[in-house]
Amino acid sequence: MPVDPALSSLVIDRASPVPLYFQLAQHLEQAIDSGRLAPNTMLANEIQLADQIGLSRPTVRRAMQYLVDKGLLVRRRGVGTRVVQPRVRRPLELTSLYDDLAAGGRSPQTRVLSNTVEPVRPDIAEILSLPAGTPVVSLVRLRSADGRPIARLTNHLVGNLPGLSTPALEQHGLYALLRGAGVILQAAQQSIGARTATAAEARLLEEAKGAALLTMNRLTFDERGRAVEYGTHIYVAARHSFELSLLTHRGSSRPGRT
Amino acid sequence: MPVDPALSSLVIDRASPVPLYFQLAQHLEQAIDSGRLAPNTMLANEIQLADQIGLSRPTVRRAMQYLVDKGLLVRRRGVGTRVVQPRVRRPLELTSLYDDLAAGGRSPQTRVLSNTVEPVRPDIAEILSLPAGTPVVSLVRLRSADGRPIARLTNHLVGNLPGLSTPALEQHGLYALLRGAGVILQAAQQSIGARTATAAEARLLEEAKGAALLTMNRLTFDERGRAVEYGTHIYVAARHSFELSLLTHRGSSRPGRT
DNA sequence: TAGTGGTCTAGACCACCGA
DNA sequence: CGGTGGTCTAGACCACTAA
Repeated sequence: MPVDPALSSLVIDRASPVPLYFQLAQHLEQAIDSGRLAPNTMLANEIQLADQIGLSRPTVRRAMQYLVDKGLLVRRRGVGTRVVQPRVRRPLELTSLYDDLAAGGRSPQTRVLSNTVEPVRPDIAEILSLPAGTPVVSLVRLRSADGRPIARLTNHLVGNLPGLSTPALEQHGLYALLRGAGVILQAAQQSIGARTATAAEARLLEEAKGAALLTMNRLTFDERGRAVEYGTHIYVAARHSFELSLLTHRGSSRPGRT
Repeated sequence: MPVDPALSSLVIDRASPVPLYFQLAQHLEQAIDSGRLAPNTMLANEIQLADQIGLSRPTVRRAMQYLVDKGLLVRRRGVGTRVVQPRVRRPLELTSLYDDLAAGGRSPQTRVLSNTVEPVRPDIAEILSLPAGTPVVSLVRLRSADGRPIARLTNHLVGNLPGLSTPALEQHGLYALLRGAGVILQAAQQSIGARTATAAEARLLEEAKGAALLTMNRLTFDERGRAVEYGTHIYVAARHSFELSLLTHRGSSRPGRT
């Protein structure tokens, strides 16, 4: 029974506000990312692990379940827990294009083309479940990376949101600003499609007329289930795609098909 | 503190192989779906609930956490648990075009254009982590709905899979056949992009040359984390889009500011 | 058969929220 | 302040897997 070397440096800080299971999970995740825990490695069983670390079994289980949900571990009853084959890590739940680009080291830039407060358009009012005529913030931004346009982002935002100044929007992603304003994003519905570029869109995005565009519409909800934001975005298909990692839901839901 | 009427009919069967927390979760989910638990309803607190039902608090918590993950409940410390606003229910983890179309009443049809077993192509071998020359099943299917082509589906499958006869493939979705063959799909990685149609693709899909296509590549894994299938698909953008429901990952509720 | 993860219990203390 | 959910513990029994 090898003592996992990846755990040798683990110290749980019981005084920290960070939950113990989360400290363990982060430590394991880092060990996997760094390669100290190689793919296909078998972990020690829960009892031993709990004993080594000085945590109870339920706490260790919670950390492992978190990593299973995240797709880093695979567990089989009667067998054990193994590190999963490494794949491109793309959690991608509620992401922002800005953050994705920044994380990829691609130095994103934003130009605000329009930033107004106006009575909501009827079609948007219906989508956001707002009374007709409610004022909303309407934004149009051009997102570039490495000096080339990638996307035109159009957003409609509910409520009186401070901090959405044009300079701020050119420095940060919209979702980061919303979080800074105390808005908690909880869920979203997206629709991804495609079409060809009009002449005006092609000009803006420095593409040829008729070039392929990815379209993405996203309706975002806060923690109380209220619609917060609706966006209709177009992306230059030659320079952007959407990456998704999907897990079969734990519990009942059937594995998928195609 | 009203006793939730939705729980009046709840009987937990301790002899059942179905976990107790899951029995409770399903009961609550059904109550929410049927409207007996209306949106915004406040549930009794965990202790009372556990007491009423005759379960321990951790078990009740597990059922509730399951429904929170599923987006049906929202919990706030110091406040309580509420039923979330109803949204379009679209779990959509590992979805199947065939099932989506069938569920929409659109009578999907499949024509198998090619169904062969051959040594794997080098590029596919790398993606599937297979030794060079391993035989794989290669499929090309044309999926139509309402008499019009929607997508060309190209798949490469690992292993000796019985039941993938051309007639079977024209009657059922691929994932349904895999499940029938005992394959357990556990996770997938997808990439969604767009491009314009070549002349041959346009002819096959009954579109104009240069029409917008959605592209989707999907790598699917079984419950042991082994790559099982790789698909490269193209969809007529005018007739298909991808719908996604996203939830903020539970783990992101970690302490500390963003 | 021995060992694994899956489930369940009955406590406990704490951080946060609203009145 | 009282009440809520968030976390944690130390046991227990069971179902499944592999040898």
